[in-house]
Amino acid sequence: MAAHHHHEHAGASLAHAAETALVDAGEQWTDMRADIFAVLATFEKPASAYDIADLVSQKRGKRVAPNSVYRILDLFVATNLARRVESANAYLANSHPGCLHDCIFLICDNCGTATHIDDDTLTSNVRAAAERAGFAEVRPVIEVRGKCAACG
Amino acid sequence: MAAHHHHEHAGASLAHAAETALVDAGEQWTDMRADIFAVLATFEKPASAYDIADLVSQKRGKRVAPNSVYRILDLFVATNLARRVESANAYLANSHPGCLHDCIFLICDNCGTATHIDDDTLTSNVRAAAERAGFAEVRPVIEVRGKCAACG
DNA sequence: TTATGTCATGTGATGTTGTAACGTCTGGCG
DNA sequence: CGCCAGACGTTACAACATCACATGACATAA
Repeated sequence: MAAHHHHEHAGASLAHAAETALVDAGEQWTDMRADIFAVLATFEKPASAYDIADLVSQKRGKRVAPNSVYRILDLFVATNLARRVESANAYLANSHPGCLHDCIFLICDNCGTATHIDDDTLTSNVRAAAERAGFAEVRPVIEVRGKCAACG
Repeated sequence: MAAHHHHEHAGASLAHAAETALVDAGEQWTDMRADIFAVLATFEKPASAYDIADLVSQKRGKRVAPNSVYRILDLFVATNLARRVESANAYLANSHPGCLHDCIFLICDNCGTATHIDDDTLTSNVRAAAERAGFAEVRPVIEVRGKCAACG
């Protein structure tokens, strides 16, 4: 297994790392984006755009529409600040923005919490298999549904 | 790579294999189920429940509600006659029902067509990684988005 | 200072995907 | 026949996602 060093950020440190990554990508770190990232980062479970819209609305005392949230989530996904969990139609903050990986998500069918694994050997094997089949610009989606240790 | 023999069924042969598999699972092979399977099997791309509902409605000359289609698709997925493609919110017929696998789907972002790979070594590594993390009853979801050879 | 461009966000409508709740039909069986 | 169970129908609704266009905020050029 490839040895690989991350900072697993949390809290203010994570927000700061996100800001840095976004600015490095040539995008602005606005209040709205900061609020959405902050809300997203509080979730243990993948959060839907509507969940986020509700919480950000509360926080701001003003309705924030889901489509505004989607716009920003799309930006976050494109710049690797967040990930979309396809099997949950929902999003997770990336705990190490700026660090490019194919993540493997484990999502508990019972409690909904998600953890993630980085296993570059495994993911590069998946990439290689897809490329052997003639695919290019591949973007692996590797998720595992199941029952987590706590719900066992 | 594990050598492994399938019949890759098609057409009537596939429908027959599906019928056999469903009956073996203790379920009935009804007209509605046959129609839905037939329609699903004509698709190259993952088909949404609504796509299927439309086509089955035409075929029968009578509206079939998405609701009914979902029920049957869920049954098909449970009995391995079909697979859900999470990243497309859609379904594919399993071309070798009765044969249990963790499939890897390759879906072209451009033309939407899906192909599938069986690589038991790879999928069992994914399972193993999830189990090391304390997960049980795991169900891997391994899909790769990208650009297929034809669209290259 | 006004005009103009650009980017972020707001707003309302609409489209797509997925479920819940409950009713009806049919076939098997006492 | 009367009853039950499983398959399917029907209505309504919930959850997820996008489109089209308007507005606001800020920067720079005229």
